[in-house]
Amino acid sequence: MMKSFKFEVVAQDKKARVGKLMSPHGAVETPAFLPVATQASVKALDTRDLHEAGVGMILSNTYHLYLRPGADTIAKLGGLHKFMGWDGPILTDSGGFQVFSLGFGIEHEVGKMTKLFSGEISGGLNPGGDQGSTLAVRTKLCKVEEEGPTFQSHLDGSVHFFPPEKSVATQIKLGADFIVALDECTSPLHDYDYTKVSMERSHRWEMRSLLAARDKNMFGVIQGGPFKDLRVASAKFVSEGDFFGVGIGGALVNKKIMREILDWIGPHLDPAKPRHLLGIGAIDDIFEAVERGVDIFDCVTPTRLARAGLLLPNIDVTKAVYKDDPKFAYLHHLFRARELLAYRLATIHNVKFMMNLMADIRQSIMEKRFAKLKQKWVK
RNA sequence: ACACGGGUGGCAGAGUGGUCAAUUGCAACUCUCUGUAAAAGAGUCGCCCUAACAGGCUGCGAGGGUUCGAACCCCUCCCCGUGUA
Repeated sequence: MMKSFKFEVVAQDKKARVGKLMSPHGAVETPAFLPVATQASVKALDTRDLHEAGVGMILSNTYHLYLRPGADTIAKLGGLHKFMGWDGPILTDSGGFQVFSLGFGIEHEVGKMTKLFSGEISGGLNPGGDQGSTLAVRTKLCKVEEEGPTFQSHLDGSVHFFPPEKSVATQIKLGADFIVALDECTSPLHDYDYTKVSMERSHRWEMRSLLAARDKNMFGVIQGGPFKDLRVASAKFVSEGDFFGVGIGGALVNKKIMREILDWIGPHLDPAKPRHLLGIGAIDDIFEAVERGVDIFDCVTPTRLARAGLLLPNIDVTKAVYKDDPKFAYLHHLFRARELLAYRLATIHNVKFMMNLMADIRQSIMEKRFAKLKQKWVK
């Protein structure tokens, strides 16, 4: 059978590279940014909006779609592409991030990035008085065991054992072009010992994921938190494993450590494999990562910020100064009035901004002037 | 003119003798968001002072009174709404 999944590097400017990622649903040029469509929807946009914004590929979520509407339902309806009317490539995340965000993340109210230094964490996990969060139930909805994670649905409380084999089977049912091995995303608050135990377990889960998927279109995920020896070990594991691509996940802690991690793992990555920095999408982070050889990004930030009225690169349209600004007055009004159109327009803007940015980045690499472009955007 | 009802912080609107510098909503302002439980969350919001706590000052239409103590009770005045002439 012909291999329709392929990645090739077509140009390089130092470590930064331009590549082509091919799938049965078309090719995508890298460095690429994937808008996140967790529940088979890039929030506020339809697929026509995505096309018009220049989106090539999107990321969707296995766990969320498994819970609702259910992978069988989507499979019966012809798969995720048909279901949501998207004909471009789709990458599904495994649910590994939810192992963290619905587990440890809920319990400690942290994300994979944090402003805390490891020495400060003991003082309390909720600095700044964050009592009133209605989202956080404060009971973790996921527990981790060797065989796999067990989730308690945030929708109806039902319990779901979600081992690697189930994640993979679900992703196959969804019909994703690229899939991700199940891992556990660790927290910046985890210490070396836990991070090591978790990483090794993730490696076992990833091997099982690989076995469950016969195709090679799977991304393994590098874990290891902020610890150099772990990151290097994990990089070798994933890069040498029989994965189609390399995912870089887990606790990146902060921008500086993220850069260090990329520097640590860089030499151990197979240059022929695409590298996806999971969940990263701030403009400066993208430049830093592309400079270190990352090819693919996904992040909720552009779409989430848009819904809060923040237009990339840096405008908060909800601020009163834009009330009479001919350029922003309408959007300002839509946000103030809570008109639904506000979310769509702002999201289109941010997604389009990201697409343009990535195109500029690719162009600059082709023309060997990436460093110069970076200078324009970073600091 | 008379009779009711009412005048509270930028606006709306609670409070009706002490726990009130005053509930709440809106507006305003600040911060946060990185593999989405997010059309989200946190905070400030009379003035002075403090990093903060504390403290001081002014304050519920105006003026006066009762009281240990008044946004709240009484009197006079001003203004607004409704009704009757």
